Formats: sequence, structure tokens, C-alpha cells
Amino acid sequence: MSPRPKRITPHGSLEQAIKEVAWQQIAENGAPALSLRAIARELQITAPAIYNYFHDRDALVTALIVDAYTSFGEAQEQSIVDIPAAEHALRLRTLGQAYRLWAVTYPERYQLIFGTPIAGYSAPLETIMPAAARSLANLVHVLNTANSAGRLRRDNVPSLSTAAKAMLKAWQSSRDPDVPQHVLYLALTIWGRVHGLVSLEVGCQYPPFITDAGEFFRLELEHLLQDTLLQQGIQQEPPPDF
Amino acid sequence: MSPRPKRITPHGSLEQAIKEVAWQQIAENGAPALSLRAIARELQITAPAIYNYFHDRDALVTALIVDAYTSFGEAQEQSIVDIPAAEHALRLRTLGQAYRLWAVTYPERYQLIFGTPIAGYSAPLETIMPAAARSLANLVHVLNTANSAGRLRRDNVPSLSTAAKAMLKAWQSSRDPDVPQHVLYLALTIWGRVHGLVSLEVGCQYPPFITDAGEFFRLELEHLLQDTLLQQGIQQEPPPDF
DNA sequence: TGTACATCAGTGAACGCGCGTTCACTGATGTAC
DNA sequence: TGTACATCAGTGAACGCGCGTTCACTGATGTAC
Repeated sequence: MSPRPKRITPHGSLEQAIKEVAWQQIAENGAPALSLRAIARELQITAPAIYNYFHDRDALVTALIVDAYTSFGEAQEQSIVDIPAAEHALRLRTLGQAYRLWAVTYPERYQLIFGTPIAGYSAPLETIMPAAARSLANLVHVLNTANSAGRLRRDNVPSLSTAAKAMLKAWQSSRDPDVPQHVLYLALTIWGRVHGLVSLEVGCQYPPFITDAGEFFRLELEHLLQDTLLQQGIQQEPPPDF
Repeated sequence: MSPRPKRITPHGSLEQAIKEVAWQQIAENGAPALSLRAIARELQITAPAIYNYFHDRDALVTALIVDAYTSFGEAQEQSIVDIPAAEHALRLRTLGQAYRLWAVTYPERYQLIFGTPIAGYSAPLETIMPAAARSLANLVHVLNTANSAGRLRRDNVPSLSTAAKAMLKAWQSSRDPDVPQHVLYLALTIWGRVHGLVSLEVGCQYPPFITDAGEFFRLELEHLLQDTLLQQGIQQEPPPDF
């Protein structure tokens, strides 16, 4: 009756092992074919044992998705953590490369997040959204820093429609009150461009001639930087309105 | 023994019905869950009857993929068939809108083509490639026409690396010998940008504030046209090097 | 130090299910003569 | 016009399979006294 201190179990270890084997099997057979029995077989345990760690199959999938988003976001954060905030071009470039690198390193994780939604499974939004928001938040932050330094091109942006402004305003006021709308717009379009190339590559959708997708990505990333940032000589001082 | 004329069967009709129900079920449950028995149930026939039309489950999936590619490519061809070849901006814009429109109209077909590859299924390349190439071929053709008319911007393109040039050369010589490499490069990057936005929209990956993805697509498409084509007044004459 | 006992991670059997595919068949259709 | 026959689309039973989930259980672990 009296609350006993819990035995220290090797709880974490098997839970971790289940997830690892799950990723392996997703890589081999795809997420929809993920099977608790197959995981148990691989781990030499019985299937019901898994229910000690995950309430059911969907709960395992949810945990995997959250882990994937977290790893994705962290990879991007880590990539620029040591780069001085004033190195706008380098930070954007590094962020873009980190985005692609994570995707090609963990294609099964990437597909679980950005691929076709799994049949009959719908992720609990409130669990996943904070993890999902990290990636875009990084990009917004880097762009906003560049904007505050007066380093974003403005000659290049199409004028926004009323409808677009309304959406950006909703975004701004609910999540990023300190970021101007044109920066949010820019973040979205850059995300779209990067996502497009990476998802073509990970999905093996490139024409067969394109044998080095990474090289194409690098070129388009430079193109994108050129479209986004004002040219600036090395070590140039901050612009006047900083 | 003597070759008899075959009875005219309602062959095509049931084959078509099977495909239609298959698309329905893919829309509801996703392609990996596509089940011959479920299709048969819906059609009030028995499952083995399907084997009169498709050798096995994979053959049905292959047929669906080819149909999807064909419909996708045709939608784009049809969209610009009545637009004069000299209306470069309008043709590009229309092509882009047709790309998106098809995707949002038939999201399950789009996901079958561009989504996560199906576990354990690999499409027979030689069956699918010709159908798959049509979409990009449209874009290449429109861009090449614009290029011949001297309407493509050249100030805007990053200089290509040796590796990139080699890939473009392989593409050029094996499929489009009459199209300059910079046009192929441009086609690829435009495809990437359009694909990025459309796949975010169809995959429901936009942040929740973006309630009208079509409006964002429209803006970014204008942005893209602006990056691609030289500005030109209405009814302006062809440039000198035409 | 020793004993009684609570905990709870993992077991093994069982449930009901739907799946792809095979096979011998049947019975309507339409042809040959 | 009538009859014998070939065709072949669809049937129904059966195969072996793997799945998620439940349930009562067991037995090692570690605590309380």
C-alpha cells in the first residue's frame, strides 16, 4: 500500500532496442508494414512484451515520428551552433546542407516525416507539432537575423496579395510576433525549394542522368543564397541600418 | 484447332472497374494496403476473377502507376495545347498550374507516383520510364522554345561545375540533343521548385496558418517566372537574336 | 543475515482476422456445320 | 433452323500465412522487517 520506490529496471534499454529494430524494419519494408511481431522476433522476445513499452502499434509509430522530428531539428540546430550570427550566407548554406544531409543519411526517417501519410494512422497533432516546428523555426531565425542586419534582398520578392498577407499575419501573431511578414514568406519559399530538391533525391525521382544529386543541390543552394542575400564583400562592415 | 475469332467480351469494362475501385481504396487506405480481396468485395465478384485481368497484385499496381503518369503528363500537355508557342510566360504559368491542379485533384495518384515507394514493390523501369518522362519533357520543351526566342534570363544562373556539366551532357546526348545544357539545368531547378511546393501541399506539410496553399503557389510561380524569363512588354517584338 | 512478500517484465497460448494465390469447376456465350 | 462443341470469365473451396491484441501466468528481482 505504501508507495514503494520502483525497482530500477533496464526499462530504457529494451524500449530503445525496440525503436532501433523498428527503424531497421521501416527501412527494409516501409512504415505501413511495420509489425510488432516482426520486431519481437528480431529481438528474441515475444510480441506481447512490447506492450510494456508502447500502448499499441500506433503509439510506437508516434514515438518514432517524434524522435525523427527531434533528430531532424537538432541536426539543423547543431550545424550552425558554432557559426557567428553575422555570417549570414554561411549559416544559411550550412542549414540547407544539414537539411539534405540528415535526409540522405536517414531516408527512412525522412520518409516517415515527409512521405505519404500512413494509412489509417493519424498522428496526435499536439504531440508532434512542437517537434515538427523546430526545423522551420531554425530557418526563420537565421533569416530574421539577416534581415535585422539589412542583408536580405528586397528587390526580388513578388508583392504579396491580400490573402497571402492575411495568412502571414496569422502566422506572425500566433508564433513569431517579432519576425516581419516578408521574412516568414521568404522562409516558406526557401523551405519549399530545399524540400523540393531533397524530396526528389530521397524519393529517387531524378531522371537517371542525374547521378550526383548532391552536386545539383549545392548549385541550387548557391542560386538560392544569391536570390536571398545581398552581395557583400568578405569582412564588410554591417550595413547602416543595423 | 483452327484459330477462331475471339468472342467480344466486356473485358475492358471490368478491368476498368477494378482500377477505379483500386484508386478509391488507395485514396482511403493508401497504396500499401491495397487488397485484391477488398476490390473484389466492392465489385461483388470473387477475388480470383481479378486474375483474369492482372497477373498478380503487383501487375495491378504497375498498371495504376502507368495510368497515373499518363494522366499527369496528358493534363500538362492539354493545358498548353491551345496557347500560342510565343506566349512563353503564359505557357510556363499554365504548365505550373496544371501540375499543381492535377496533384490536388488526384492526391492519391500523385502520392502513388511521388510519395514513398511501396514496400517490397519495385516498378519495372522500362514500363514506367516513358510515361514518367512526359511531364519533364513538357517543361523542357516550353523552356527550350523560350530560349530559342531569346527570352530566358542568363544573368541569374549560377555557373555550372564540371560535375554538373557532365551530367547535363549525358542527359542532353541521350534524350534531348537539341536542347542546350543550361535549359536542361533550368528545367530541373524549376521542376524542383514546383515539386517542392506541391508536395508540401498534397502531403499536408504546410504550417497550420497556411490555409490557402494555392495562393502561395501562385505567388511563388510568379516569382519563378520573374527569375526565369526576361521582362517583356506586351506585344513586344522578338529579340534580335531570334 | 534470513525470510516473507510485493512488483512487474516477459511468456505462451489463444482469439479472430484478412490476405494473395491455386485449383478444379461451371455455365453462359457464341461458333461451326 | 438446330445441334454439338469450344471458349473462357467468373466461382467456391482451400492452402498457408502473418498480423494486433488479450489474458492468465511465472519467475527473477529487490524490499521490508
